[in-house]
Amino acid sequence: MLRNTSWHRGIRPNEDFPMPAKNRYKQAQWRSDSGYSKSAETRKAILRAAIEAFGKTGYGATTTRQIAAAAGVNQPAINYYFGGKDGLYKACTDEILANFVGPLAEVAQQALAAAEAGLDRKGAARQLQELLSALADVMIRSEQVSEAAGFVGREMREPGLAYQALYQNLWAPGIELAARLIATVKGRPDTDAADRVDAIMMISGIAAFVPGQSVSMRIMGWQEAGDAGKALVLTRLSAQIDGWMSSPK
Amino acid sequence: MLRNTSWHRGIRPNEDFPMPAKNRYKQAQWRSDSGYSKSAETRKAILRAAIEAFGKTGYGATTTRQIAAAAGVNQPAINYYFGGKDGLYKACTDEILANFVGPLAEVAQQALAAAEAGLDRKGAARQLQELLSALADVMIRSEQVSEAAGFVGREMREPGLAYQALYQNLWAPGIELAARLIATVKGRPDTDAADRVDAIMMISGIAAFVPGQSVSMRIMGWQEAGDAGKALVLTRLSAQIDGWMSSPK
DNA sequence: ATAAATAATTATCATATGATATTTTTTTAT
DNA sequence: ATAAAAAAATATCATATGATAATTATTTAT
Repeated sequence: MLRNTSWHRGIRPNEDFPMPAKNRYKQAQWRSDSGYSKSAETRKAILRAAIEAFGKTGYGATTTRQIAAAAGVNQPAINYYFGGKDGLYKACTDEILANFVGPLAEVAQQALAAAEAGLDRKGAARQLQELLSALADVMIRSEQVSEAAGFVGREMREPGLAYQALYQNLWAPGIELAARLIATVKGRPDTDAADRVDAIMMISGIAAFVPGQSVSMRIMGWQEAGDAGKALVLTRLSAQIDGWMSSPK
Repeated sequence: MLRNTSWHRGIRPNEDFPMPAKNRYKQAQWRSDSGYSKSAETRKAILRAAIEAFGKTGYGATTTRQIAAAAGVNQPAINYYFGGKDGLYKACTDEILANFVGPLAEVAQQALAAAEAGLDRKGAARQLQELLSALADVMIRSEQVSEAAGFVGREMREPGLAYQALYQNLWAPGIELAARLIATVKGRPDTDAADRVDAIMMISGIAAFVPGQSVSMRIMGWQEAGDAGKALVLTRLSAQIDGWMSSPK
């Protein structure tokens, strides 16, 4: 399918700035109170709506009309801003990597640096708890990011257009780091299969409590995960870490 | 939308009997070597293909044509046998409840009976390991059932037509039973929120290793979960159980 | 203030999808 | 062997979907 590239002009307005909510995601029409050119807001509104929708129902079952309606724009806007459904999905990936990795990168870097400098078991346990806490914070508490977590989790379960990028930049490094810390906590120099299984199970365990996962909420009798949920989940993980600490090996 | 109910005639041929594979799911055309009337085989073939497809891509993103092709039948066969896409989805639920609950029901009943008869901590630990082992067996090892696990997991994450039935008959009782055993292992008479969180995390942990979840396979460097994978996952869970045993409380 | 550029909207298209009607083939009953 | 019933296949329909073209509104630059 050939394309006259000319209409691709509007594809990348400038990004990154606050975006108040209105039509769920978009302000009233043609009002740019903020002084910014309108397009950037619209772009963000579409992105947020898309991340939520794709995360909930997946690429195939989500229609561009649904996203447009949720974002408060018309359906062709998606083509105008992102070149199509595919382009929008990839743009969601970039957005998530920017906003998701951000809060985690700091603590991950710190843990990694500490690990390379040589950690004792106790120190590794503390770093691991830091990491899991940051993860739970981002996945369970922050509403906006927990929607992103839904997107990421889905893509990891059923690989699609975003799989490669998310796996390489988020999932694999995250598991690797956790596994490495776990190995150190257990008193071994480098990671084995058991550590990786532990890492996967811990992170999957947190993922089971992102607010979108309504089953867990229902089982627990919670309306939303919130602080209490996060604390409880982390306590369980801490207990597991303590268990590794106390065993000799 | 009105329906002339007459064409519903063929909706429920007799069920339950072995089904050899061919066109992935269906035998060569018009051959009923087995002596059974052909329709039951076709029905099963469609069901198996549907469970796999729905489990992988979900209700909305799975087309009846895809299912028909995988089953080796033509597209209208789905309407003929199940009255439509909805009916097929519900039929998948019934099929799963029959074939999934089956292998688990026995060990679950046993655990439940033991729990009510009064278990000591050690006994509860053994029962819990039994239960988790059976679960891992069914979810990780058995190919056919692990496809069903994909279906169930998806439905729990994004409730649809099958949610109610699967939640009530599978998920909730499973978590409740596990939580109860966990409480006993910890030395308490009845379950609290922490036990339920532990139960959810354990079962989610197993679910992370069903063969469909290719990320985990990739991280572990496995081609398929198989026996080794199941054993490793169970070892990790056992370690956790041992941790609870050794703590006083 | 006006023209050019950008953003948003409406109208429409080709294709895919679930469903249905119709026809053909196979099986079963007599 | 033949007729009736059941199963399978083909053809087709109405609707939904992603995409595009054409039009209108708004903003920006002069």
